[in-house]
Amino acid sequence: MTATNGGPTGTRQDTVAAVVRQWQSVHPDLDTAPMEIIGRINRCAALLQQAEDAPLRRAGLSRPEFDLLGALRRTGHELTPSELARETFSSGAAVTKRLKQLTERGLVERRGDSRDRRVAHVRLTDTGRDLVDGILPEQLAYETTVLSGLAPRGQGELAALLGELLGELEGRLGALRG
Amino acid sequence: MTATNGGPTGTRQDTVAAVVRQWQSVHPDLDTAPMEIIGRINRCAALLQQAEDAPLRRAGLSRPEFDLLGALRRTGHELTPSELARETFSSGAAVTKRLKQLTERGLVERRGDSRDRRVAHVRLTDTGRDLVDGILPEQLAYETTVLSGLAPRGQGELAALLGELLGELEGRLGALRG
DNA sequence: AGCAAGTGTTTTACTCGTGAAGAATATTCG
DNA sequence: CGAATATTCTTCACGAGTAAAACACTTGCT
Repeated sequence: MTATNGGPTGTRQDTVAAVVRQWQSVHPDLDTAPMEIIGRINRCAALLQQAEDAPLRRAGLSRPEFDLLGALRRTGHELTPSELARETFSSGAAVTKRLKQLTERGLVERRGDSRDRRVAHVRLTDTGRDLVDGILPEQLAYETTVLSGLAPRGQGELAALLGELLGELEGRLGALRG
Repeated sequence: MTATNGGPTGTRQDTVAAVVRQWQSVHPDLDTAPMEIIGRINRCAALLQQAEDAPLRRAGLSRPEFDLLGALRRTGHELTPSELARETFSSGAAVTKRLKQLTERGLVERRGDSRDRRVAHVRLTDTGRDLVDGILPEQLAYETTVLSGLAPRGQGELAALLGELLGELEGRLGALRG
């Protein structure tokens, strides 16, 4: 087929490029540039999630569970369920369910607020903290391996560009609901 | 420190940067660089999905449904359910469910293979094709708007870097199952 | 031919997330 | 004060995805 890869620096073909090519041959008039970013971000996210979750699963945690524990670990103090929801970008209901599981497994503890009896305060148990601290280095090492196909220079540029895009998206997205 | 941004165009802060900063103050010894890429890709994917789906939802389609219809449109010919699964990166079971819905809505049709009665061939109806062709330009225009916070130059670089990463991931990920 | 193994698709049983309603408690203000 | 309103968290009903079993058919082997 069109496989002109195998170049010296080995620019492999990615599936999104093929999809975009197909669209262009069907609708040559359309500007398909956004697909090359958005399609790739989605596809990378899906693949990374699969890859990335491997070390987590060995510890019996899903990524959302790890994110919740991580939020408690990195802030260093107790958080209420609603703060956890904001911090992990998930719904309150999801946090409630995760907390139930994590509490049963002895990784987090809750206590009620003394002044306002609606709110709960959640903190890591010692076991929970040790689990996070044990997993995180493995996780980061694994992620480093996964990204190692990209030269360090490229990694820096990619992180910067994604940061710029994300900053814009987070700043603007509430406004754009069309 | 590294945080000497404040670039000429006014680099906004993104939430991932804040998270990484928290981790570094708790574990100064860890190399948190991978988070700046992987965390941002995940977060961008989540935000883009929310934003991006708006025009689709107006047409009563979810993104996976649109991807399925799009696969049929862009390849230009009938596909079997398993080809659709490969093409849209989802499980066979998910494709079966989506096909059921899309068939009921009159957007796709199926016919059995004459030689091998296990296989089905799925194609767009005229309505389905018109729907895709009607939505796609809107969708792309919307995506262009969403990305417009990034300068065209940056968009090109980002697409290229993501393409490079994705190529590596797709090439290598089957092998890395740790 | 006839049966074992393989392949394409659907069904089943389950998990997980979500939005909306509900329950408990705080706050505001006439 | 106390009724209306707001807030925090939980529960419920549901939709959507998955892996594995089931099903339907084909192919290959003897």
